[in-house]
Amino acid sequence: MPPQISSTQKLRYFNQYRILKTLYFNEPLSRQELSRETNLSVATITNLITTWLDRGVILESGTVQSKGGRPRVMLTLNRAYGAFVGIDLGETHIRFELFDLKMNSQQSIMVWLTNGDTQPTDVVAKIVAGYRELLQTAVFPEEKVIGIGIGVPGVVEREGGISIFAPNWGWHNVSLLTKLKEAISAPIIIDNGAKAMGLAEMWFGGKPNNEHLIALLLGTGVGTAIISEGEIQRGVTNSAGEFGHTTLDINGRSCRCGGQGCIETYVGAPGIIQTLQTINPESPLLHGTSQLDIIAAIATAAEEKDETARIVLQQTANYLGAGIANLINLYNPQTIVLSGWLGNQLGPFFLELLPPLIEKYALPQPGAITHIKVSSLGDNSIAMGAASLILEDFLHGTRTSWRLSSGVVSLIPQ
Amino acid sequence: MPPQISSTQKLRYFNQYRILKTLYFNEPLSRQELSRETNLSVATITNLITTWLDRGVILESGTVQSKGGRPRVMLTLNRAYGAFVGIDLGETHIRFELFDLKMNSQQSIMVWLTNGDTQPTDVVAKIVAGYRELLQTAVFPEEKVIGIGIGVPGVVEREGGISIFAPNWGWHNVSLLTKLKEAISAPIIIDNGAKAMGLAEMWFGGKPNNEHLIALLLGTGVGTAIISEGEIQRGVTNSAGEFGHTTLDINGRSCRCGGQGCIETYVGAPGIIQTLQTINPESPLLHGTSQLDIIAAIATAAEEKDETARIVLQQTANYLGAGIANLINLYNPQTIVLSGWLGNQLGPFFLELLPPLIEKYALPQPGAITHIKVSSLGDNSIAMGAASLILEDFLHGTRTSWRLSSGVVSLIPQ
DNA sequence: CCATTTAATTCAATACTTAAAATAACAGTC
DNA sequence: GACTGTTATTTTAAGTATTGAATTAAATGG
Repeated sequence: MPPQISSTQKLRYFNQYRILKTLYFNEPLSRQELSRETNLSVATITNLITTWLDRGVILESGTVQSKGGRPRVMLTLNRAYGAFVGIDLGETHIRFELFDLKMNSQQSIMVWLTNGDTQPTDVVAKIVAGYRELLQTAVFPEEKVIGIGIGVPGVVEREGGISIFAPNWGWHNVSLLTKLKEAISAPIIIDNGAKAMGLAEMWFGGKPNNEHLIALLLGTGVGTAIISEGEIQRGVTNSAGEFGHTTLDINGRSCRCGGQGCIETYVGAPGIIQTLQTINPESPLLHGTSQLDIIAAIATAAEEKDETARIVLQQTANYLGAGIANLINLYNPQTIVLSGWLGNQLGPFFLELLPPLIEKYALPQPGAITHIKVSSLGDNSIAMGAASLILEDFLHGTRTSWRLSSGVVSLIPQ
Repeated sequence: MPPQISSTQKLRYFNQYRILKTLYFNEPLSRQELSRETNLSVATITNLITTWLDRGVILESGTVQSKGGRPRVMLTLNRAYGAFVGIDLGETHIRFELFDLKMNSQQSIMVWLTNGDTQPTDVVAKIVAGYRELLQTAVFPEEKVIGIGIGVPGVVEREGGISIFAPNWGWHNVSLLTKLKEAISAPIIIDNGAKAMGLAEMWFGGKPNNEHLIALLLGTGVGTAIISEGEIQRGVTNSAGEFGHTTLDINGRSCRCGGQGCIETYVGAPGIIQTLQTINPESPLLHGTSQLDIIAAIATAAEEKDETARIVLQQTANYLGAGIANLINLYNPQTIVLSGWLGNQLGPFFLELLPPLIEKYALPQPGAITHIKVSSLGDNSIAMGAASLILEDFLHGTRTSWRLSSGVVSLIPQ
């Protein structure tokens, strides 16, 4: 008789993954504790985890002392079972990161992109080469790579052709996934970098499973991940969350997206620099050659109570505060995380300046409960997020996720 | 042996309700068709629907002619099985509506509130009296009322005390539900009126199960329901979706919420009237005594190509367009519905003016796919939405929904 | 060593879905 | 009007799930 593919089987499958996910974020747990957490009977736990034990995904890691009675056997994840690769594809760099099963970084490589080598073929070649190099020095052999997640600075669409608009590159309808699959056999998931980072923030950014979270990726642009009830908000065509291009001042600065007064034009690095120029065109803070230099100079000056820097930050915080208040009013989140190279540097100053602004612009009730903080994940948060795209599938048993069958990449301003 | 309450039972329960919901939105269907829609076997369909047939929730409504072969028996909902009551509690009126199982209005009552009788006790008394009156004239006896949904102009919180801020009333920490339960035995669900209306728009506003939808309730304030993947977005404390108080012009008009340049100050009725006053303080359009009069006058004048009215609408549409663009960029929805007394009147004009503004302010890709329309549900959309809160529980088998155990009402500006 | 206690496994009972077989209900044809 | 072909529905039996209860395992403490 042919095997029955039915819903009671799906129930078992689903319960197996529920156990895995519970253990992942709460290990170590005994069978009894797992039973309590999942509301499944101990008998079922024993039954279902044999799969994971047999495959070596989880381990029995010793017993715990008891005062009378058989000691509990603690179950933990086998962090050596497999690895996740996270790739942060930025406009100026590619960062490769290899993580163990518990998302501890094992190996890291940074590659810089120059203006000359940003054709799709070049980038694909660099990704493949970087991936190979990453594995060469790593403790994990390639067959242990569960999957590769790639975070890109744009919108990844489910189906075909997309118009592209990137500051530096000029890609059009490029299916990164197809090209990469020719060279790499491991499963690949491509998604927006900010969305990926949001996953990392939810799972590894502090209190785990913070299910109403908004992560802001502040840099040249303003990327955003909005997580509601534990799910990244994608909308109909996976382009939801473009907070950077929401209008804050309808009569304000014009934006590269065609709109006016987008939050990006005030809070993105070029916007902040423009604010500085308006306040004092002669400011020595402007001497730096790159955005990074100038922002760093502002941060240093602010540390030393420089008046100009203070005003710049105050004015920027005003826009950021109003923008965050909009998010609070719309999403009523638990937590808002500031991240990205700019967010990491200026975040501490913003945290001081924001409270009165939130109080002014946000409604009292949701405003009072929202907690704003700076990311604790550091510079590899996007790579970790990209790897988390794979982890997500790994913990849900959804290798058939639509993102796997997609891979057409579009870069729009962010 | 005591009955086992386990997950395979839940599976059956869940499948029963999945069948019910599928039938609700796709009736009439035969058992075979239901099998195809739900991916359950025909045997299971036969098995599971006996519950609904026995209880009289669904009916076998005759066979369909076949060309050779046993004819299909079509299954339909028994619209006389029970009734839903929807109550639209506004600041100036209470609207009671009795619906059959398929949400066809059977009976309707309108009660006006004067300034003198807006104490909690008064309002509760009016609700109870109105409910009784509604039933007296109705074809459904009270025991057939499945539940009562109430839409209120504010935030309904899960737990206790809430500060209140209402233009007309001055309630504080009023548990409407507790008071109503003393007089009414049917289950009651209370929620924000705009959120409730969003449910009605999703299910009855056109293409059924439009799962990425935003409904704007335009009136004195701007209420909003945001539906993503078929679920109303609530956030952590059920206050998500306060679009009316998001900033559009950070240097703009000050708002009763304490913010500046909230979209409500331009698109709400008082905001539009203010715009008219700014353009022409002497305008005869301002002669009306109430908001409703003036807005109606603007609509009539615009119909007759009046220049002042045209400018007012153009300026208002500019703010509305930027606001809607923000929603598009953030939520990437399929559909945006304009509703509410003001939305119904001025909506047709906005529809003409909006496209170029969306193109200007929204990102191209999500902007192009979003469909904007005026509600087709008319004046009882909030009452229908309130009733839909009960329908939601009815179709999901979730009588234990948190909203049932709640009922503390807070009125914040909207 | 034994009583006690707690953890984990085994077992038997119960429940659910479903493929296949049986039955039902038609249209059309000889 | 019986028979055939066809499609719909129900019945049956098989396969698989979860779980309470019973059993076994592994400790502590006197």
